[in-house]
Amino acid sequence: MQVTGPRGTNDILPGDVERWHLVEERIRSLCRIYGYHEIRTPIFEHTELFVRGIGEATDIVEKEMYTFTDKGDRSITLRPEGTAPVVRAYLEHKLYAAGNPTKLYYLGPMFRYERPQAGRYRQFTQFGVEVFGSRHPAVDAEAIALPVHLYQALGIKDARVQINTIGCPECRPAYRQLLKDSLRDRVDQLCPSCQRRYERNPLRLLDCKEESCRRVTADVPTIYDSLCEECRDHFDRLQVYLEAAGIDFEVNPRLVRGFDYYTKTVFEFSSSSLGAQDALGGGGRYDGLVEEVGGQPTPGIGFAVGIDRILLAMERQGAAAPAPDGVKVFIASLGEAATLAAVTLLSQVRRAGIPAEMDYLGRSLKAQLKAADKSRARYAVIVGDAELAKEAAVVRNLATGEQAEVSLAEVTLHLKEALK
RNA sequence: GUGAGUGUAGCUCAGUUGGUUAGAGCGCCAGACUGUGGCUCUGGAGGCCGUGGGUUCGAGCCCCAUCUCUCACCCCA
Repeated sequence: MQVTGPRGTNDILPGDVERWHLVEERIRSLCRIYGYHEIRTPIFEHTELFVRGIGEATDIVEKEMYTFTDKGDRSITLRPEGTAPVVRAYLEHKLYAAGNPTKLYYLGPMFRYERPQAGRYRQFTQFGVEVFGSRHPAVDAEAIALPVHLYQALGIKDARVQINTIGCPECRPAYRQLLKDSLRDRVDQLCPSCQRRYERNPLRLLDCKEESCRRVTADVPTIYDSLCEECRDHFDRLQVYLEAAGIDFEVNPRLVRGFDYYTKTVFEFSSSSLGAQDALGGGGRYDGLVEEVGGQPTPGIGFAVGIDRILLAMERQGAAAPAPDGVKVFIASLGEAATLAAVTLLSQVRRAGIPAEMDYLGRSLKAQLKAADKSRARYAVIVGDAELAKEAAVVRNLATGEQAEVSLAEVTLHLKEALK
């Protein structure tokens, strides 16, 4: 059998790639507006980075990483997310030396070994930002506003914004205990995975989608009464700032995210047009991560959005695909002498900055014009023996059918004028 | 990793209760004045019917396995 691409990967073909360009351009433009600088980190890292950064007990580290041993006997992992590598680079290159806050963004492929389904692939593309060095809640508001702005700019109308706080090492342990205590005599009513969560990560019980679990946990206390003063204040101010920035949001006390490194603010963006995997993006604050990866204690916050899912949401909401770039001029020639002249003309026209094409298949004039039409060229330049004898070429307007004879020396200038 | 569905020309799909050389539309190529496109007409190329086994006189149709894709679970972007 023919070799196919590995499972869960996609080829982005001409005709689709224009959508990607559109999204990428919007992203870069917004990052400029919001004052973020791009950082490009390697696609693979030492496995240890992710184990320490994301957390040993997370699904990603436990079962979703593309990990292999290289020829130097190092354990290497294809990056499953962007935050840990950016933190690593931030420390390695001492970017903090330039002064706080440091605002970075990245855009590129991530890898997770999962069963593919709608909007979920083994290689997928994320855009994310990270801000280091500020614990101010206005930064949290910015990290929520930027993706919202992006969705709006791309015409995704149903992007939903949910926020929550999961406290900090000061106050979270007490809440964890409170949560466990309140469920102690009902553990057996939870689904099997929630029974595991009860021991390992009780906060995750809150966002289980099982109807039965939802019922069991319906009357459980929220974290809000357990927050320390700092976390309480942070969350309150975040909401004030979001309102000030004109961002619509919902507070969801059950929103908990999958990475161990989050503290205080967590948030998620979703779209109902996506299907079961409805997350467009998400993020949160990670005030302990930098230290975990080996740096000085440094607050941080960031988000990641899935480009594949943005594209999916755009398509499902009927966004038109941008037209592929076409050529402007097609040069048709008949015979070897004319082909020689065509090569010269083509070179001149292109150097004048006009996208141009010629026939490389030795086709009949008729077929060449047909090809010109298909390439959506606006003008055809026709060179044959008759024209050559007069040192000229026929320039034909393909929309109107009008054509004129122009001397070879003036074809480029003529086209430049005509295309204005 | 678990479950369900799916797989016939480049694309979208037909293919009757298993029966001879597997079809259509679109696309592609060519011709309809041996130098003029878009429309129309005519013709042509292009499928070991996902792959490997099996049942049968005979399999695109039935059975098994395997892979792909799709959808869902888990989890997430």
